[in-house]
Amino acid sequence: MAEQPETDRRVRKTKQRLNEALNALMVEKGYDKVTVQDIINRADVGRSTFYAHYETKDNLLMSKIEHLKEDMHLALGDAPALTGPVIRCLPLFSHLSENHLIFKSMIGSHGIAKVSELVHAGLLQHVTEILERRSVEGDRHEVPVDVRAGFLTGSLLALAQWWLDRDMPYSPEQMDEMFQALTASA
Amino acid sequence: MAEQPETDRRVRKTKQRLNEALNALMVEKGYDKVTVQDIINRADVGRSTFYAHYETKDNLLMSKIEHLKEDMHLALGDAPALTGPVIRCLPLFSHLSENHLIFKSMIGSHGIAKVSELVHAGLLQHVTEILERRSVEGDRHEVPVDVRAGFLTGSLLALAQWWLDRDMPYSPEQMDEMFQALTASA
DNA sequence: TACGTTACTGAACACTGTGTTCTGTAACAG
DNA sequence: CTGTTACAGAACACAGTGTTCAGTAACGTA
Repeated sequence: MAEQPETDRRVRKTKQRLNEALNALMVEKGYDKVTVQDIINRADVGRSTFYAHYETKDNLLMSKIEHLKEDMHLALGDAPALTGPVIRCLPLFSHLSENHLIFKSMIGSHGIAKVSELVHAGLLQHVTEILERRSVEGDRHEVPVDVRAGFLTGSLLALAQWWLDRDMPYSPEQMDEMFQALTASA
Repeated sequence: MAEQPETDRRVRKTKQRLNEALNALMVEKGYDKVTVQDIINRADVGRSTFYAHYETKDNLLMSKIEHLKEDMHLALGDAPALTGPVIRCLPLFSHLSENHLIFKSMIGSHGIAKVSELVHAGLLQHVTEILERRSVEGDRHEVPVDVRAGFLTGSLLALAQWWLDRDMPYSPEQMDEMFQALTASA
């Protein structure tokens, strides 16, 4: 949201146009099939201008979703809960629902690999923290913390993708409830 | 395993060399970074010869793992069990362990997308069958079958990838046990 | 408003990789 | 032995990437 001032108006305009162009093209034909040429045509921006701002197409995508991690931290809450569900995933499902066109355009693409790595890593760290804290508080479990963390993180994201692939046949609230029920023994 | 006769000896040799070359290159530099040029150089095969047999690089990969689904069905057992664990995942973890070099070379690549779609779809169908059969047999569960199937399939594959990414820190037997424990409420 | 600075355009260029086509040659099955 | 088929190798058109550079326009500041 809050970009740095970016003194020059021209720079702001150019970056905005490139972002909007990528956005539209992603939804139209999927991230993978969008070329740099497409982007600069759509944005009506010179080739050299693109490369003056971004090294690659992936780079542009990254800058677009840079603040995703911050959003996520805010959504998950910075103070890991000691009781109740390990992950409050309602915010995740809601966010996916709101931006589902963009996220669907990344599915199966090379781009999502980087994005979901980012999300995955952040989520994994969060879950691990909670589980470790609970573990020292006396919460015994037959399965080691690292496996549980990997499992919870992975299955949440897998379920999220399942949900998106099928065009969200349940509400975010339902998905949240069901995820909690399914992972009750984890 | 059992290819069709393939009358001409030259054809067999060429295909075999291409397969071996892809195999070696995948392990060396990862599927994504392997080019058709690399493959034909390594295989010492003419460019036109490659395209006489395969349309693309992905095509060659697909033909290589065509029999994966059959293997999987055999491993999972054709008769879905009515009691006990929904998925016997020991065969999966064992198979991954045996071929981990190949599988690791596909991680994060575009190639794996197709491969894991294949595996995912097959596994999902298998799990759905079992759950549906158990459901009519009176096995009540608060979460709908489609969500449970998506969850189980997705989390198994997610856990498998977690395990491969970390160079298999537990034995296949341990992974199997832990997966059963974690999904006890699903 | 005038100034020096900075960003943008547009075209040219080298480069990598893909996929096709063709001719002559060698290996093949029967 | 003979007709058929696969192969090598080179040439080609094509698409996309990323760089460079000279000329031009917009910018922030004083």
